[in-house]
Amino acid sequence: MPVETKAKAERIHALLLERYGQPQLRERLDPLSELVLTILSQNTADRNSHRAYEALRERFPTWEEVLAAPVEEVAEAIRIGGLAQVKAPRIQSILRQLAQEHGALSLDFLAEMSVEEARRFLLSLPGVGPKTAACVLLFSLQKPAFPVDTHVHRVTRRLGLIGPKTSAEEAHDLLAELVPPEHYFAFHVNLIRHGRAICHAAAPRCEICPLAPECDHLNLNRQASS
DNA sequence: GCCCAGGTGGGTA
DNA sequence: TACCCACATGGG
Repeated sequence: MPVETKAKAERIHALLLERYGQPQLRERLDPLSELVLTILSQNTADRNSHRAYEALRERFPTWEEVLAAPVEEVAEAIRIGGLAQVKAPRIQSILRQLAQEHGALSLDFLAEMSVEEARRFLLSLPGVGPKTAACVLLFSLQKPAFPVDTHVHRVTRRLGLIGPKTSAEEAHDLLAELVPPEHYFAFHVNLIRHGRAICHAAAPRCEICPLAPECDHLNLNRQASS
């Protein structure tokens, strides 16, 4: 990764902090809860994924109950989040695998693993791809992983931090190299904020994009103050 | 009614 | 490997 790209990433990170501030850490979930919440958030608006998660926990207060329930009932509980026929069996498969292979409905053992080992394990679970694995690693286990959702992917492409043809999957490792791990959380959250607020999908291009300096919202091209 | 929110996995060339 | 598509719902 070129040094100048790293410098640019740090500069964008600082500008995002100026504009959006330091994001607050929400209440940390245990890794299994974080995993289920993240699965429910796949291809789903935040509001509906949280509603689905709350509905699931209310109807089945323990993971044992989720596992024991007929899959149709689990799907019904999370229906509001959409894609319930896909997500319900995946969630139950994960719980079944944990029960059979680890003897407990918990992912707490991931805390003892290296980030690479934990990531590999998460990716082996049905319905868990690079984004979902990275969310569990970063938000719950506080391990260095950089989740790339559709906003992060779009904004970092428009900013030129990754190539125009770089896939979201590839972007996970590339972006993780660009900023130090202690900045992952704030950089990730602020890129999403920016993606929603300004550099949204409907916009033909990002309004802060340095490729469009005539509408440079973050003043990315201004002289460095130092 | 239409568009937007928004990842994973399976199939095909 | 690289693409294409199914999967479903809610809000503006």
